Amino acid sequence: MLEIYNTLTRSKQELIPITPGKIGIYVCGMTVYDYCHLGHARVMIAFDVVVRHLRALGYEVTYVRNITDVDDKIIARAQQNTESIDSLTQQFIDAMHEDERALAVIAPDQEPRATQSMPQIISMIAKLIENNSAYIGSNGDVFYAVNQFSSYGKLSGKRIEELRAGERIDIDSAKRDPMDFVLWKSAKPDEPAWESPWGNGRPGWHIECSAMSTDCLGNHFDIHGGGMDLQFPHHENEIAQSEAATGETFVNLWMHNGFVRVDEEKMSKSLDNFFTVREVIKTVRDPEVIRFFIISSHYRSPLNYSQDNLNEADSALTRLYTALRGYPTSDKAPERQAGYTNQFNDAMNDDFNTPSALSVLFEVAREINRNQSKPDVAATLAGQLRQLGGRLGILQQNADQFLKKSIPRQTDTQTTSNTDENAVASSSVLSDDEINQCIKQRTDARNNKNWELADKIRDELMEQGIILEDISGSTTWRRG
RNA sequence: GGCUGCGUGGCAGAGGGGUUAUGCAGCGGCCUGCAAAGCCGUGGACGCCGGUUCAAAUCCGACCGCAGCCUCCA
Repeated sequence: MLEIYNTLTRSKQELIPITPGKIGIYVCGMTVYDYCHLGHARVMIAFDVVVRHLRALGYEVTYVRNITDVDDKIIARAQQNTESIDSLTQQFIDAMHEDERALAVIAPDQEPRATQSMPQIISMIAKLIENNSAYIGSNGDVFYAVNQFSSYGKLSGKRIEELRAGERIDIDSAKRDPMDFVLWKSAKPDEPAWESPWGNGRPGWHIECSAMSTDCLGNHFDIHGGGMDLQFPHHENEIAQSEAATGETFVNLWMHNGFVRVDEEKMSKSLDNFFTVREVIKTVRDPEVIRFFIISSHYRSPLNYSQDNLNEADSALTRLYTALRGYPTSDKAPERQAGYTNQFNDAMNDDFNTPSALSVLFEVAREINRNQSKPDVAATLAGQLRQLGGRLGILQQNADQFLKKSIPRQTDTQTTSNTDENAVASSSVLSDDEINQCIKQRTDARNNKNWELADKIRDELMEQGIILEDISGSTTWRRG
């Protein structure tokens, strides 16, 4: 039985599909005016893990993740770059897809874009105006009337009066109530605009998600997710809009992932403490290290980004790949040890407890290592380890190739924003051929019991980050 | 100020009323020419103060500390 923490009820609850056997899930995706940072990577990976597990349980999943491709920041950035909005957003959509592939994130089934969803958005706004949930303000913008929605605040635990009392809310005279939020913004000169019954303009941020999610998944669907910071006001407003427009319950389960932090602070654009996926990829031997790092903590916990923690992830992954080394990559071995799979499932069924699931992988790895003398048993276990790893999107590479990949020279990404020169400077690396030459010389020396020379060669390789291992009569190497 | 959530061993990170998390690092041993890898064994923990209980790191309350939201943000 799969239990998921529901922000709406602040408790774990069983997932009961609206349509038996099927799950519709919508995740708030990126606003594409810049490269994805680690926080975005966390959303992508967290929900990738969710979808993988739902599918492993046999659900037919429809996974929708939107792209916000028009908003104030996009417009500002395009003007600043003197390029069109389309070329700006296309560039960063492509970059996002690259990052996604690098992190082994399976693409969503649908990726609706705001600019391509105008009819749905306009029709939802029209419905809201029709039933008095929205009105046209004195400046021509269309606003949602929060006081018309009695359960406003049910997701975030906020009450309207308290919010009104807050000092931080700007008084916008066009609104009837400071809490009201914009559904349709009239276009200023030089701004992109779409025709609507309320004049040329563009949608507010919240309405696009209501329109796209219900368009793709129906008025009432199973799971809606996103980062914690979207809880209020974004998701609260989505509920208000959607339920007022359709008269139906919007979403059964709300999932929110925790932040990536830097020095115990939220990673964010405004604090300028963010690291892009592509720059962090340059600091690790393989992007899989980043993926492992992200799933090594629970999706709702804070995750502190540092090079040390990334290195730890590398060590842990190295242990798993070391256990897999020498066993075939594609192994459809039968699962002899149902116990491990059960443990793994139990962990994942408990609100996607990936750290606990990973601990099962380490148990399997130990069992493989224990059974080195029984190749059949070990190979079967290796197949199982690969299979379970696959359910988390890890351990699908050739183990030996992974272990031979070079680890970039450690740079302090905490204080210096990594430029290309910094990160790539590592690589005066020896070629495989050169390494094998050295190993051959060392083997000769060892055969002559010339330990001094043999150790000298090994030490020199070590200085280059090459670690030798003498395993059952032959010598292999890896980078560490 | 209001509302969330969190404080676990040297570090990372699960768990969660009585019984080993796991990984890295440490210590002892086995293996090895010596190493590395691996295996076996091992030390070390639940912010503080009260309460409930036969029993609390785990439940309840106060306190302290941290993060987040209340403004665009994954």
